[in-house]
Amino acid sequence: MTAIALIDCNNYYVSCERAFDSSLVGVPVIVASNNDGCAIARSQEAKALGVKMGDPIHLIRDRLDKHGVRVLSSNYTLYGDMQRRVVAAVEEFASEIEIYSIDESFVDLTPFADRDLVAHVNGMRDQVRRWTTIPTCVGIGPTKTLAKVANAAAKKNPLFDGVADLRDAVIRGFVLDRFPVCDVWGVGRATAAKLMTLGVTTAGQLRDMQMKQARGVGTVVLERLVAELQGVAASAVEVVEPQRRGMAVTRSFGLPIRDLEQLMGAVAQYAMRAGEKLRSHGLVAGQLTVFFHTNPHKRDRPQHHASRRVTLHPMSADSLELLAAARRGVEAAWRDGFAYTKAGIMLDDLVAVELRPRTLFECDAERRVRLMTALDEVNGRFGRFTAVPAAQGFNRGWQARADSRSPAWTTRIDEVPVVRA
DNA sequence: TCTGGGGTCCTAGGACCC
DNA sequence: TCTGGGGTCCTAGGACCC
Repeated sequence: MTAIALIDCNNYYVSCERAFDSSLVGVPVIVASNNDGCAIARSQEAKALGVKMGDPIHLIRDRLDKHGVRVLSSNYTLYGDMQRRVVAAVEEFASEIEIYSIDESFVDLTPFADRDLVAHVNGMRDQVRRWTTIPTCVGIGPTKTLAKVANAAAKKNPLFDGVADLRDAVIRGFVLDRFPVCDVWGVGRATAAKLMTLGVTTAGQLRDMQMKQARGVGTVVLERLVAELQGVAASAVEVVEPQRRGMAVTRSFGLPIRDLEQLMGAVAQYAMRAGEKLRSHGLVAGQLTVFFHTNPHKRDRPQHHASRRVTLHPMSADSLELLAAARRGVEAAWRDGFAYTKAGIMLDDLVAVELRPRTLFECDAERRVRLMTALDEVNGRFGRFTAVPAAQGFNRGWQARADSRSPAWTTRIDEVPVVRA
């Protein structure tokens, strides 16, 4: 019988922060999104205080202060490096791993299905704990969707003690009948509302829906989901990472921008970062979209959403070419008199650099590749933004805020924690 | 009054995920 | 004053073809 496990780190970003700062243990902690805008990770204590995922921090400031909630800026360098360590620990217990997100992996345990799987995954959880200090929960089921349900049950219901195994049909039925349909993986707001009008409120009811009806309510996506809830796999554990389709670098500004040159500065920085990201994946892009817009939350203020798409030919991963394309887009779309709060670069039509179509006019290409390599080496060694184009400007008031970011504990030699005897 | 029957490709937008 | 960033997949509809 197929056995798929989903291992998920508890309160992941907070757990990463706690690994290096014991003063965060046992107190309410939240990690803020970029620009210190929203709460995107909460400790159990913070959840108990009613802090919701995505709550704007400035709207709950009073409550945070009253209860002494620690608010940290996000530190993705740390979370990314910790993920690598978590995956390494999991790998000792299974070869087939699909890294689903920064804090979740699917693991195919079918080859071990004759063993006591609960004991097996508890060994895995212990290993992750020992190597990283991070607590996890595991759900086991015959399909990925059921493993997801199992994982949520393991987290919510203390009865499971961190591991829920839904391979047994009776236990599975018991859990599904009590599981809100809106919490099922793949059921969002819109679908949940439609299901509600049909009287479908639990995962058990969704499982029992007619396929035809499921397709009508949703699309093939919902149809597959029903099959998965019935125990029929519609999606396999994907060990190899699929070819990326798009890539983006977008940021909200620390302060609104009203001036074209300032916007160019921000866009220049994002274009440079986008190029770096492309090269690190060995890709080139065929399309670049640049956008910028005003604050959509302030409906009483004048709004402007601007976006321009530029074709890149030849296809490119050259930051300076991306920058030039982005500048053209911004110039074409710029309108005076607005307070812009966010901008971004999106890249599409991605192709591995060795598979890109050649053109007749690449005489300079070798030198440009060497220039980009040198740029990446300098910025890799001496820190991001060591070498930047003048277009990024010197007055960068728009740079996002991050008032309380933890050190790069594990990735910068001058920031590793020091233990004193 | 009558006005074919297929295809393909592309894009925009919706819905969803963490 | 202060509201994240980065992805995927699917469908409908238009443009175009024979």
